Amino acid sequence: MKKNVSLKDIAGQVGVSVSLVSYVLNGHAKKMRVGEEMTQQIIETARKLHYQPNQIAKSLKSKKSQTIGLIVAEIKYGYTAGIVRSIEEEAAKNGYTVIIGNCHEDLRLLHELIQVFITRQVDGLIIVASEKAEAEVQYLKKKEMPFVLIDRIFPSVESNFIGIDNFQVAFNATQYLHKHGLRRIAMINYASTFFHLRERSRGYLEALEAHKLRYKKSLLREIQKSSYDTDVQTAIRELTSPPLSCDAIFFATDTLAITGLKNLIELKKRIPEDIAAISFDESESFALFQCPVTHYRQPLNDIGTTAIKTLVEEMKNEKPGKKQKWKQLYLESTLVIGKSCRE
Amino acid sequence: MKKNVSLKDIAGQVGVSVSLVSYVLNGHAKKMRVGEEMTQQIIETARKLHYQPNQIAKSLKSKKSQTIGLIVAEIKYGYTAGIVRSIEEEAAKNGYTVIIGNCHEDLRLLHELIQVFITRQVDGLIIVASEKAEAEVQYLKKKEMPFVLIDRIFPSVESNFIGIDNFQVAFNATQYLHKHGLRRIAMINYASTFFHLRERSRGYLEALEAHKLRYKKSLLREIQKSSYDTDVQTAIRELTSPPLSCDAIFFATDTLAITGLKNLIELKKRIPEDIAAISFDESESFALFQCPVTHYRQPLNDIGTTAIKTLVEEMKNEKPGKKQKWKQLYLESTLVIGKSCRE
DNA sequence: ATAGCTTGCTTAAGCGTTTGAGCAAATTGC
DNA sequence: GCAATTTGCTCAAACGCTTAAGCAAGCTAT
Repeated sequence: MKKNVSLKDIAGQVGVSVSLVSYVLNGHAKKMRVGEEMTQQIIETARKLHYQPNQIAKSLKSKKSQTIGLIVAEIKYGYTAGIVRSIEEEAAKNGYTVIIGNCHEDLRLLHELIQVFITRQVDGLIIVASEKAEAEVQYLKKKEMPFVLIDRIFPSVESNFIGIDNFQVAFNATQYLHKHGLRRIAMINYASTFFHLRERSRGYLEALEAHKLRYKKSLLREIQKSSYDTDVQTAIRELTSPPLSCDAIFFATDTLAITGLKNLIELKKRIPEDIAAISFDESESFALFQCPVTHYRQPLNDIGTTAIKTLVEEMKNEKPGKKQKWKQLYLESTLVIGKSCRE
Repeated sequence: MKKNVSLKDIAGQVGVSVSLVSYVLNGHAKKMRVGEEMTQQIIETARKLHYQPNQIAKSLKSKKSQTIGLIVAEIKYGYTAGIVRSIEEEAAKNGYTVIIGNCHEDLRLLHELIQVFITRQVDGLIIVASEKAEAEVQYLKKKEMPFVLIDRIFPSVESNFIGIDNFQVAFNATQYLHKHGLRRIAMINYASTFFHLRERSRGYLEALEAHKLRYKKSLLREIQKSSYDTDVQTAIRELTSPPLSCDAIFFATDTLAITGLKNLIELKKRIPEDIAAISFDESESFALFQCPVTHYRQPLNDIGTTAIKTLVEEMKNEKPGKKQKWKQLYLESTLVIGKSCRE
C-alpha cells in the first residue's frame, strides 16, 4: 500500500513544524493563536494531499482507540443480527467504531477475543458471554476495563447488564397458554448452566404451579447441545404421543422453536389444532411456517442502544480505583400474537 | 482501566534495558546472544506480570496491524453469517484478526467504513460491496491497498474477486425446472444494477431460449427494494393466476424466496402441486416450509477461506508500484434437491 | 525608553515498540 | 601477554501523533 500522508508531509509542504499542523487540524488554531492565513494554508494542503490521520498513532498517545469491542456468542443467531445494527449506530453517534468478534459459544475463544481486544486497546466491551464465563468477567472487573454484558448475566458476579427478565417472560408465556385453554403444557429448553435459561425454566414451573397445572418431570425437556437434533426429535415424539399427549409446547429459544416446529411438521401435526406452540424468541423463519407463530420479541434495538449508552457513560467516568456502581437493566419483551396458540 | 504492563515495567523489575526485554519476548534471545539465565528471568517476569504487548505500539512501528477489515453489505443476510466464520478462522490461522463493518447496502456507509478501516491501518480488506461502488474499488486500487471482493463484482473495474458463476447457476436452475416438466417458468429478481443479479436474469433468459420456452416480459419480475413487500405480493398474485398461470417460480435470492413463499402460503398455493419453486440461495427459514425447498447452495466456506488466502498472498507480496495481477475465482454452487419442483 | 504583554510559531518529550549500532568485559588464539 | 573475537548487554532513533513549554519578534502602556 502506498504510504499514507502524515503530518510531517503536510508540514514539509507548507514549511512549518509538525506541531503547528497538528494544532490546526485538531481545531486548536484559535486557542494556539495560529495566523488566519497559515491556518487556511494548512487546511488546504491537508485537503489537497488527502490527509487521513493515523488512528494508530493517535491511540498510542491518547491511550484511547475510540473503538468498542463487541463479542457475540454466535454471529448467526437472530439475536446477534438484531443487536448489531443498533449498537453500531449508537456507537457511531458517540464517535466510536465497533469491532465484532465471534466466540462461537466457546469459552476459550471468548478468552482469546478479550485478550485480542485488550491488546488492540478497545476502550470498552459489550459481551454476549458464553457459558461459565464468570472468570472472564472477574478479570475485566479487576482490570477496571469498562464493559457491559448483554443477554446473559452471571448472578455470582456483579456487573453491568442489559437484558430482559427471563423469568417473567417465561411465566407470562406459560400463563398465556393456560389462558387459551391449554392444560398439558410442555417446555423444551437447553440443558445448560446459563442463568437466563434456568430462569426460563423457573418461570415455566412457577406458572404451572400458580395455575395448578399438573407437572411431570417428563414435561420439561432439557436438550444437550451435543446431541441436539436427536434429542429434540425424541422430545417432540414423546411429548406429542401418549402417555404425555401434551396440548402445548413452550420453546425456550428461537433455535429450539425452529427445530421443534420442523419436527412437528414431519410428524404431520397441525398447529394449533393438534398442538399449540409458543416461542420465547422471534425468528425470521417463522414467516414460512404454516401458521403465524405466537412469540415474544426482545427489544433488541433498545438493548443495543442502552448498552452503548451505559458503556459510554462508564468510559467517560474512568477514574482508576473509583468504586463502581454496577447497573442492571431489564427491558420489556413484547408479545407478538400469532395463531399458534388457538387464539 | 488499569495501566497495562509494558516492556518498561518488566525491564524495571528485572533491572535491564527495554530493548533486551523486547528481544527476548520476541524470540530473538538466541540471535541476540542473551544469557540463558537472563532469558528465563525475563520470560518468567513477563508471565508473572501478565504482560500483553500493546498491539497499537507494535502497529505503529511495523506499519502492520495484523488486522483484516471485512465489510459486508448487510450483516443479517444468511450469506454474511455463512461467510464470517470461515473468514475468521482462516484469518486466525494466518495470524490476523478480522474486524467487521456493516454497510447496510449503503454507498456512503461503505465509503465511510473504508476510510475508518484505512485510518485504523487494516492490512487488507474483504468487501461485499454495495451497489455502484466502482469508485470505491478504483480508490483502493489507486491506494494499492490489498483487497478482495466477494459475492459482488464490477465488470468495469478489474479486481480480485471470489464468488460464483451467477449466470451458470441461474441457467442450471431454470434448466432444472424444465427437466422436471415445468414449462411456464417465471423468475423473481431484484431490479438492481448489480452485475451478479443481472447475470442471474441473463442465465434464466438464456435457459428459456435454449429450451425453446415461451418468454413474456411479465414472467421476469424485477422488484424495487423500496417497494419490496407490495411488489413481491403483486408479482406472486399475477404469476399464479391467469393469464400467466405459471407452473414454476425461480427466486433469484433467498430473501426473495422467503417473501415469495410466504405469499404463496397466504394464497393457499400448494408447493409443488400448484406451483414449483426453486431458490438461488439457501436459507435457514426453509426448514419450516411445508416441503423441502430445492435450492442452490453457495460454497460459503470455500469462498471465505479462498478470499483470505488470496488476500494474505497479496499482503505478503506488497511491493509498492509492482504491477498487479488480479485474480478472479468462480467456485461451484451445489444443488440441494428438495421436493419443491415435483422431484 | 523599556518592562511586560501578545502574537505566531518551534522545540522537545513522550506514548510502547523495534532494531541497528555500540561498547565493556570475558574469552580465545597464537 | 596481547590482539582479536565473542558474549551480553545498553543506547538511541524511529513510527505518527499530541501538547506543555519556550522563544523571538512586534506591540502596548507608562
